[in-house]
Amino acid sequence: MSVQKSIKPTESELEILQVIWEKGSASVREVHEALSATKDVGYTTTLKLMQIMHEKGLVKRDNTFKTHIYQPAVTREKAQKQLLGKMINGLFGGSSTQLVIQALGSHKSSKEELDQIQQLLDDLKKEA
Amino acid sequence: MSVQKSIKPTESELEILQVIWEKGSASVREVHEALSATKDVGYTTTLKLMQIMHEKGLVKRDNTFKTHIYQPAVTREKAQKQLLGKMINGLFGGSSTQLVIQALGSHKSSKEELDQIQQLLDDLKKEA
DNA sequence: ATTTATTTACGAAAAGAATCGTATTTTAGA
DNA sequence: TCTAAAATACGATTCTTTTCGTAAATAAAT
Repeated sequence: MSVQKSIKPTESELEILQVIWEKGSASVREVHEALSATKDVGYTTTLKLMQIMHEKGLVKRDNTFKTHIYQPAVTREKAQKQLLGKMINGLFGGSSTQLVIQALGSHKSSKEELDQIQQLLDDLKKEA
Repeated sequence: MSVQKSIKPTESELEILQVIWEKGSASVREVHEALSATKDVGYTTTLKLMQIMHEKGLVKRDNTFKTHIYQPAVTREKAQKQLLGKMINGLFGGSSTQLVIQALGSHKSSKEELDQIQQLLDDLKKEA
């Protein structure tokens, strides 16, 4: 197994990845449209960012057509895992449990969500 | 209740806070010593960073003596909460449950930890 | 008291991110 | 074909973060 190249999207890049993950694939315009909903940003800014992301290998690009279509080159799960690990080490003294507790405590979850977690917890207990 | 001023330590600032939280309080030299263990950085760089952090109000400072002593002005918990929230929104589509699941799944916890989480989960269920 | 070591202050450069204007390319429609 | 609209390319600017050199202040040691 090769050593995992560590990805490190910036804040803005993460916002963009967010949209692309959501849609599966997207053009600059689509991404820009989505971003515009919540923040004020110019079209070319989004474009430039996405070009940079392409250079960095964060996204793939199909330029068969006039309008380029972008796809994630990194899975959401991988990004989550990576950043989560970093956060656990950097802020929670290496304890994922601490993180879980903090996360659960500082945000009320619905019954459904609690059940879902309970389910997972049961599974983990069985394994142990 | 006043509106919470959102703290936003940078990556480097977080490393420093880390050390100060750990020790409770620390001089620039102590912090620098700690950082040097894992990365290559100049003393004045650490100093400058800590001065900036002081300006920003991230740390408090006792300059009664020649060697200034720094203390956190923000609790670790608060920083955790804040960054966690950001991560939940930025990477987990706003679902803390998703984050919990990912965190639990990608790292095996001890029985004690699982029990601890179960405890918390029971409490949350009662409230609901 | 003088020298030496330690520390802080400060400015400025280097590096990294984000922003946008303008020019060029491409395509679709008139 | 010509024109207009939509898209990309790219340089330049601004803003933030990180880095460090140099000078001044302070304290300790000789």
